[in-house]
Amino acid sequence: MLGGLRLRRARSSCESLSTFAVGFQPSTPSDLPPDANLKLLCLDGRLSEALWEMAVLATEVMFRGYDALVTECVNRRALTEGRRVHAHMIKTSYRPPVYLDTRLLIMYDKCGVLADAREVFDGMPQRNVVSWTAMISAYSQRGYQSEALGLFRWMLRTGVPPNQFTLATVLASCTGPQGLEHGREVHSLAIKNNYESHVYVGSSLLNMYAKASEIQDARKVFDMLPDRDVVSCTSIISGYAQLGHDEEALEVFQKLYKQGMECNYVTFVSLLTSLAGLSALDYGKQVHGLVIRQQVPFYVILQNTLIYMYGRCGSLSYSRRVFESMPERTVISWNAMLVGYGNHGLGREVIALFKSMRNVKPDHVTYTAVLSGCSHGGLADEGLKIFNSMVTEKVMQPEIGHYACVVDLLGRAGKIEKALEFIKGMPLEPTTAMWGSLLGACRVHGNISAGEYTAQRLLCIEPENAGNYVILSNIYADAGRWENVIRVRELMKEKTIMKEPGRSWIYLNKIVHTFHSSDRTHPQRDEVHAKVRDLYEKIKEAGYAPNLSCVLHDVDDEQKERILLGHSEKLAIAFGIMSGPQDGILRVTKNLRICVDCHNFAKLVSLVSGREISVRDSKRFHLFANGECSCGDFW
DNA sequence: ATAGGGTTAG
Repeated sequence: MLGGLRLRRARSSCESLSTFAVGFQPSTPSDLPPDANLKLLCLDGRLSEALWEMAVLATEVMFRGYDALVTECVNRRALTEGRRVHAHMIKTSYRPPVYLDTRLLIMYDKCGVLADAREVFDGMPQRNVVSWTAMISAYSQRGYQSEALGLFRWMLRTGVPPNQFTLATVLASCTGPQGLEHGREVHSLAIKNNYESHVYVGSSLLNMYAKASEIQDARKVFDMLPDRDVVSCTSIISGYAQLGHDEEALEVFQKLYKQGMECNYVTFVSLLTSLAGLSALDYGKQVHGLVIRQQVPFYVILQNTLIYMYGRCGSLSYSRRVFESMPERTVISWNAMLVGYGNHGLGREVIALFKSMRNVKPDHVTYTAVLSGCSHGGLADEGLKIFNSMVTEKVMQPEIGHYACVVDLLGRAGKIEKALEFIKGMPLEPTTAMWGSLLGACRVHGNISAGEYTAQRLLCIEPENAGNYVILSNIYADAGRWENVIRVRELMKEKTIMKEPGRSWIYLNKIVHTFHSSDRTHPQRDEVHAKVRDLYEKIKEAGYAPNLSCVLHDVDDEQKERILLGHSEKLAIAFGIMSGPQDGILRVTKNLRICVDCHNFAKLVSLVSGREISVRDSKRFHLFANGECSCGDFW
């Protein structure tokens, strides 16, 4: 009978009388606990009515009733309501069991108030492994790694053994400088507790190792997993991808795919990132086809990655097609498209697209993309105007990358002194990227004194980068200062140069052919070297002369010429020409920046062979046609 | 009740 009374009281507060108390069975009301109706209201999603009921019931709300209330608050992320439930417990002197305290902690965490979650945690008379794990997870997911690790240690000290949830959670906080150390400790703990081969723990472990660049350890964990699922398979692929081990990422994907691995959009995102790095257009298209055939839902992130992949593979029309097909775009979609145009030197397209941005707010990446796009596209004045508008229209505070773009823009326009002044007036420390682009500008504009100053600055910060010495050597050689060329070479010898070896590659029928400088490993090396010689003779007639200042070895000119002709991009280009089908663009990818001599070589080869040659170097695309390059000789 | 993988620039 009390139940009936309560029902009537609650009803008076309710607007829609006819729909009230769905599912309430009035048969034997006295058998039901007093908060039965409260539970039903929660299950029915009628939270405000349930809260009213809670207030009316006062001290008669029991464990199940509170549980239902808190659960509904968690589901809805309803903080205000959650606080009322918590306050009600305190007011009615209800002493929640561990379970309910933990639920409250989770409620505050999911509602985004970490401090309140922690307050609940600290006030708990007892804690179990779930309470500890929930609290660790709360810190971990917000990036408070040391707090998460500290709690984990505290938990171990109190004698609560971690379970698979705890281990998977805490491993996500094992990143950063000492992450590996902590991660290894957690790993041995996982082994001790027999959780090493658990799927979740395993993928967390391998991610921890991948983030610490210990990819072999990650692979070991992966290989030992008895049951693999999408996430663990994707983790190893993305581990390789994020460390730039793109070949391995593709290789392991191919192997797992043959074994029937399940793929979802995260898998494809990781894989496509690696294919972008490899410039593997054919594979990229194939994976795109797989995405469509598998009817993977068209998540924005996946489409953004497709835009990026096509851009990096030199196929802007495909990028644009994906971009146009998107029902919704984020700022990243626009940025990926802008970056693609910019890397191809299409400044006009960059500006047009930038001006047509709708429904999104440009961010700092947008401005970096636009400014560097202007620079690569030869639109120095437009770029400077856009930078100034950032400041005057208070769009955002320019960051170091934006300043670097301005240095590049000024340098391109030949305003070297202004660029130097700009660097001096900056509120930030100049970076190697800035000095590097300025040095390039000094070369293009033949400014020796500024070049010397810039090189001095650059070589102080980055003495191990051989490319910097080469450009300085180019500057001196262009001015006929041979004694300085020799000095640069000696300067370079003093420092031990840890140069990343030059490497170029080209795809033919989905087979990647990689060439290293003076390659002696490719099966057709003799033919390839002969083809370079052959091209060399042909382009000499068109005015090519080897630029010996690109070689900083202490050898005679004949030997220098041999070294120059052995540069990996020349080998790749020659291989592409000799292997044709003779149509379409020849696409070469290089891991470093292309040198002046190879740039000249490619221009003239495009002229005498009548083929279009695209070279993606570490900075941008160069499209060579009829003896000209899309970069306008500035890069 | 508590858990693992993903996008743009440099």
